Amino acid sequence: MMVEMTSQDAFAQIKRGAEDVLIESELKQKLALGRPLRVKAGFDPTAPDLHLGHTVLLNKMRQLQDMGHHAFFLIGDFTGMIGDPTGKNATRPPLSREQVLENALSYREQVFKVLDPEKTEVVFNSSWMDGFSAVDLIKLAATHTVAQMLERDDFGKRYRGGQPIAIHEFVYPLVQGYDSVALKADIELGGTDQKFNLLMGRELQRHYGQSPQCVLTMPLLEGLDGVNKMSKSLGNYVGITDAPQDMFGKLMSVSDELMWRYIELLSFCSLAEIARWREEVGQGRNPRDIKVMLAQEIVARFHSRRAAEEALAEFEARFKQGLLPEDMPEINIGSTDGYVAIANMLKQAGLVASTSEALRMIDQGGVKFDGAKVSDKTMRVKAGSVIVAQVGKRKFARVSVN
RNA sequence: GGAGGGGUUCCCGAGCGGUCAAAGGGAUCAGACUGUAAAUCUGACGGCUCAGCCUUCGAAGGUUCGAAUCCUUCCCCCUCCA
Repeated sequence: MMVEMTSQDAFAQIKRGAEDVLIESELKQKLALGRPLRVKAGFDPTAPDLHLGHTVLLNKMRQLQDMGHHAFFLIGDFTGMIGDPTGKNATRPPLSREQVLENALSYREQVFKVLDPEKTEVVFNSSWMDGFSAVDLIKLAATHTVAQMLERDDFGKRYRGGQPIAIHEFVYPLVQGYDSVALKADIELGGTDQKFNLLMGRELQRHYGQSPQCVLTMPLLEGLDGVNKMSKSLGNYVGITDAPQDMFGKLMSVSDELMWRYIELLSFCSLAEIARWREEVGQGRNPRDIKVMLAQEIVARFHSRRAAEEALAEFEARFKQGLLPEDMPEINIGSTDGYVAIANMLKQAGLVASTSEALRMIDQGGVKFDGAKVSDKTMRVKAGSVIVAQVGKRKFARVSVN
């Protein structure tokens, strides 16, 4: 009875935030086995700079580890050389061996901020795929038909749209699926966009006489804009190596609405707690307070408790009380005939992108010297002065004119 | 191989030969307000030695007093047919 209760519990926790759990009944059975399950998640070795979006999946993995399960952090170095076409409407140039290995290294450095190293096995699929013979590959390929491949949304679209699909692209899902066979995976985690590939693992395991893995898909986290998925190229991300201040600030800039989504997918607090907060906010509690908690939790996770407190203190000082930041860049700039024009100084100090922008900022009342607003665009700064220059609320520099 | 439609400032997207540094939206930034770098409102949004000047509208030429708008060649995308 006791065992039954805990595995029920475990199931509810596992389901949290997940988009899909396939197949629920099988997962329950696996959980009831009472042994550590083999949890697999594959990572494409192209993007070594992890952001919070990636951690949604890692969090789930960590959760499973905390329940006593064993994680396989699979770096798809072999598949990386194929180039996963998922989500792309074109073939992708394959990575070189060197690039793949280099990226894999930086992965290792980052993921253990979330994962438990004791219960994580980092594996490379080249370690079994390199030994695959042509015959093996043909046998693998023979397990599926072209029609089955075309079921995958992006393949289907490209096929119907007359876009080329290279033969080797069909190999990608097959190999990814075979990885599950090689690892004897019980559960595989992936983004929603990976569903087809994850299900392929089930098919192949069955084909190779194993009990098929369960599939857990996690949603793609929206970026700071709340619209697009979080991605580095869109610049709407919070990197896990971001400085505490930035991390905190970025999280505070999330809209009150999006905040709940972040809490669900990024915070480790309990579902009951979240429900209580929602209620409190509904009754008039300032959502800011909740957001602060989230921001602190995240900063503490990737830096330290202390860093989180400092980030909060600094944030409040800066934005609530309008104080100057603790430390700011020190910049030395040169002058001509003993003076620098103000716009030029701001540009050289890196506070604005161009002198035109500097003049605009002055027009708009966004420039302060030592805390006092500057409105004279023709102002010149004498050599030898040291000024704390501020543009907007977030850009500061201590500028010395030589 | 044939027919047609395009390439405009970060993105999308308008743009009568002059009044276009180029509508509108998005993103971004600033200001106000606030509960925060939320929301909302206002404004800015090529560069510079900044009331003036310089460089932009796929590339290079040409016509014109004057071109993002017309002509020529080239490069690149897309759609339909074979």
